[in-house]
Amino acid sequence: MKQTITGRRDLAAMLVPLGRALMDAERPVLQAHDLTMWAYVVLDGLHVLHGTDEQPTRSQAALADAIGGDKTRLIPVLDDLQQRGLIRRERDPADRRVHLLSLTTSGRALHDTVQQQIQRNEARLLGRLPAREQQRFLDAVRVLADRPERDLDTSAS
Amino acid sequence: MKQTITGRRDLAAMLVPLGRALMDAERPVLQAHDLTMWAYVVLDGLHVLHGTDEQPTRSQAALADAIGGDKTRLIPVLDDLQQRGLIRRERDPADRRVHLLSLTTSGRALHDTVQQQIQRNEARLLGRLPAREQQRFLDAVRVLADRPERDLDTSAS
DNA sequence: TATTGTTATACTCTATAACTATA
DNA sequence: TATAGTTATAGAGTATAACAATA
Repeated sequence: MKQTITGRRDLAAMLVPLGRALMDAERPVLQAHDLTMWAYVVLDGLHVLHGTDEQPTRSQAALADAIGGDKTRLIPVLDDLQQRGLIRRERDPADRRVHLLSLTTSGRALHDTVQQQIQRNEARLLGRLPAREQQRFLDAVRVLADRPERDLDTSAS
Repeated sequence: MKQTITGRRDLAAMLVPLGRALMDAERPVLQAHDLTMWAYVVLDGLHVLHGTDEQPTRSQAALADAIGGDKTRLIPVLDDLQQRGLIRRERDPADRRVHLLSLTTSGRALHDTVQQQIQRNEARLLGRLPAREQQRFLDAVRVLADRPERDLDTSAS
């Protein structure tokens, strides 16, 4: 008798390749605007962090942590973005060790343009789901993607 | 006036870190069974490919393609798994160039054990969603993860 | 001549450690 | 002494190219 797959597939085994495909789809879009993946992640990170309030992001380390990157890897990225006038990076007068980071007007504009194209591609993929399922799916992803380590940490089990 | 986030976040920006967190959660489980990530991906790949029929997988290249890996990177992994008696790797009599791959009994047993632990962790994360949303979410992921390139390919847009 | 599997090599990305300047 | 930022170095992971065996 042939064996049937009884259980579900691993969530990781489905999500990781899906994420990789999404990144592959982003690459040509970013390249068209001379942005590396990390450069866009920085722009988007600042966009998200600025979305709720107007205060600049305190410290590069905080940004690195927020976007899941490494503070040392970030530096050449920030150098490039600053030189191109896409971000502001100025010393905090209150603590001259830290750099305050924020998007410039053109930085925000570039981000929005790129994001529109990216999300247009993503929308095509999401089109596989019935319209009302799409929003439900996005909501679920938002819930699961919010600090997943909190529920995945195995050190306590 | 404060700016509010109008649109949604990028799907990639949520799924990629989520996938990374899922992999991080797998690592200690795999390590406890002396498996690398790619070793488990191979075991799982063979499990999935064997799930529907009993025929061994034809060629390592086909497996590499199925699991999204590189055929050259796979070889030391297959060497190890074969040496530990977890997979069978025999030349096809019909075409002595290709290797037929299949799980041994102990290979399948190890896979199932590891997968149970992995999915138990994943279930804890999925527990954030109401019970009936969980299945819906998994169904959506399955739909989206199936050859996503088909809808994400930007070369035609 | 083309294809499978293999090996060797080069490259990219990532992580670690050491240094400076401010506190 | 501790922290933010920076730089340099080492390591892991990945991709590319060349080779032997078989078709």
